[in-house]
Amino acid sequence: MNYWLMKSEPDAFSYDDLAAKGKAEWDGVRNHAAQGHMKAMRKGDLAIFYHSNIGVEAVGIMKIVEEAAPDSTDGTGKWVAVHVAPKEKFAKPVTLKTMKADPKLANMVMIRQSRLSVSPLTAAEFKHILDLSKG
DNA sequence: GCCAACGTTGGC
DNA sequence: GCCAACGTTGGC
Repeated sequence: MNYWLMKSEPDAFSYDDLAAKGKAEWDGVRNHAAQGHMKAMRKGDLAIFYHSNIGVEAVGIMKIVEEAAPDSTDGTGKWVAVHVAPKEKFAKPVTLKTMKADPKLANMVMIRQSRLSVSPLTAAEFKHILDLSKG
């Protein structure tokens, strides 16, 4: 089981949008490093949903329900997307500020490389963010 | 193949 | 709205 962090701007697609839909294609990723991470995802992996630009915080957990397949929004056939489903909305979102200030999260790929939209998390990082979301 | 210019992302 | 980081493009 692997753990991931995926970013979206909530005015384009938020955790609540995903919760309303039940299942969605995580499309539009046009960065090779992020694509590589999506290709490494396996069914049942868990990912933290992070709101960029607005909120700037981790808001919930989702589950990978379909592995990488051609991105339906891409005409070239070069890019892939995974399908995700909502798992759990955080009682208390975990802000970027909190994550940056936490020494246990200092090595998070997302913090070190802020522009990467899909990044891996260690099991320890994932669990720690979960703990923080409980207040 | 190098590197400068430019565009985009994302935090503040 | 600004700016830093970084990916991409294009001239050489």
